[in-house]
Amino acid sequence: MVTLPKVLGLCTLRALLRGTKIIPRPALMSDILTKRADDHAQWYNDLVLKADLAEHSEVRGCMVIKPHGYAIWEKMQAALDGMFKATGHVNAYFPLFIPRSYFAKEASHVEGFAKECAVVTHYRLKSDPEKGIVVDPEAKLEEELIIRPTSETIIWNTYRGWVKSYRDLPLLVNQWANVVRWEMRTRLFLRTAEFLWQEGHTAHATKAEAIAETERMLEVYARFAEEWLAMPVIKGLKTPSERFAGAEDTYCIEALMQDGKALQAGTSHFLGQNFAKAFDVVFTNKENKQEHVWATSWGVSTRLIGGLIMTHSDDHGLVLPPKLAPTQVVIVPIAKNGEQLAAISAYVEPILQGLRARGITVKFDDDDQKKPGWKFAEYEFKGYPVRIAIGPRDMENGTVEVARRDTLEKQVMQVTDIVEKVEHLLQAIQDNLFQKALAMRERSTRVVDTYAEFKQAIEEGGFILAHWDGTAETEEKVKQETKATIRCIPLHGDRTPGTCMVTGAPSAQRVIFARAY
RNA sequence: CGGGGCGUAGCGCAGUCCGGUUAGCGUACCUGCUUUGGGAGCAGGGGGUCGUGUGUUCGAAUCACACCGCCCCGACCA
Repeated sequence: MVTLPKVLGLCTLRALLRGTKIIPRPALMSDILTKRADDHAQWYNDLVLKADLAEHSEVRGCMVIKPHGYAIWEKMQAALDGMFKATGHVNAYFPLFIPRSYFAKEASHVEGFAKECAVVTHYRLKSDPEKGIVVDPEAKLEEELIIRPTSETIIWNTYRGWVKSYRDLPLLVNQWANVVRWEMRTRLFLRTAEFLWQEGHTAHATKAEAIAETERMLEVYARFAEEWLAMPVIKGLKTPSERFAGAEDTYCIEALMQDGKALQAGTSHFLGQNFAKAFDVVFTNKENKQEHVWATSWGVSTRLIGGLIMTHSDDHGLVLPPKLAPTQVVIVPIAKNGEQLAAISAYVEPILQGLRARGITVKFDDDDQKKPGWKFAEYEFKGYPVRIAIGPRDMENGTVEVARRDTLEKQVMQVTDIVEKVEHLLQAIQDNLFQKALAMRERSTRVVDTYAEFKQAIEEGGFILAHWDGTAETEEKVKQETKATIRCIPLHGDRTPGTCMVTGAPSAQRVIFARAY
């Protein structure tokens, strides 16, 4: 720190400094992207913006999902939708607006969502000499409309008309939709005021069948997370305080992000007969008796994109698992002139055809406006899993240069069986990403027995397996004192009883604590 | 809603403290030539209601007041 006589003042100082030549720095993405280790939140933000996944809209709390980000969502939708169809579900669409009175019908549901609802109160605007355009006070709705934060109420109000007999059951319906939750603080993909999701809503004749459905869809989510996102998850049950408003039981998949914080990646709810009773949805059973139906609901959202980013990406930018990458392979020609480019195009053509024939998405970037180095950096930053470079040297030698995004390794390969090699490489990348994420989670999962150990462990992040006495009081105390919550009561793994780390009272099994997104 | 930060060219910023050339730099963009195996070089060029409004002043990006918006931290939550 240089100290200067005060009389000089800042202006003078700056004037003196103006003579200093500022060395221009190239605007490299690797410079723009904050390092994960320096500031994980900033890294995440930079990455989402610079990789063109999304941007902040000028509407508070809302984002614009840009084509590269939306393409990932489309891949997720396609995969999930296929899995839903394979389990017998069909798609439908319900209104965005929910009459206020519907919410009043299920007490715990309204209590859970009341604080974050956007409400439509008027249906007309009129011009105003001063403000341009204003809400017409004459056009007030008799009953306000809630913008759906979730659709249970309007769906169950509708189901009343759909269900009469046990023969109408089960009803297995999903909808792809947007929902609005007026969040105080938002983060791109992880928590925005409006987000995209799917919500499945099913109706069943028996409790057992509804519980089986809840568990089946949890299984679908877990498989999707692990096989497609390459994101290992733990299946579990939420504690009563973390339960969905209106559910009897909430099942969840929990993932661990690279910074040691947990992310709830999907939920599946057993709703009991709560909504059937609130909306009077009854059916006649085989014994000609009236019964309320049993319900489930389950959903995953664009939040998964946030999870995907925080599971795999690095200081060089986005890393995408091949199965969700909008484009899996990019081919960059290295040409000095038009003739070379034409020759390379001919050399590339059979590779393109071969890859496409195997269902691999590939882009041949023959744009001569941008240099190869620029393209390398760009595709690396945007997470293309495999990049192939082909230049004059390769054409002489019958080779191509193959670079994989997950390890950043480059290798020169013979062109002869390149299609098979790339296909295997994509699978290897998919597997490697999952294994790396799994290893990270295992490194970051600890078993602790005392509250003192716990307090220390929680500072280091990760999943912590500890005994809990099952009371909301203890759960709340831990939350207040450490900011950690019970992510779930795992369904699998070690389920031996013990004693609560806080109170010493009996505990049925260890539960997973973590700080969470 | 509390605390902090920010708003100047498409993007990133300087200039604001202490009002005063034609508002500047990097990058991006356009034109030309040379280049092309990890974000090319040189030369020339275009692009601005300085977030909005009101006020102070001979004069405002700069000072005052009000408002709008975004980001970060906290309480709430997927």
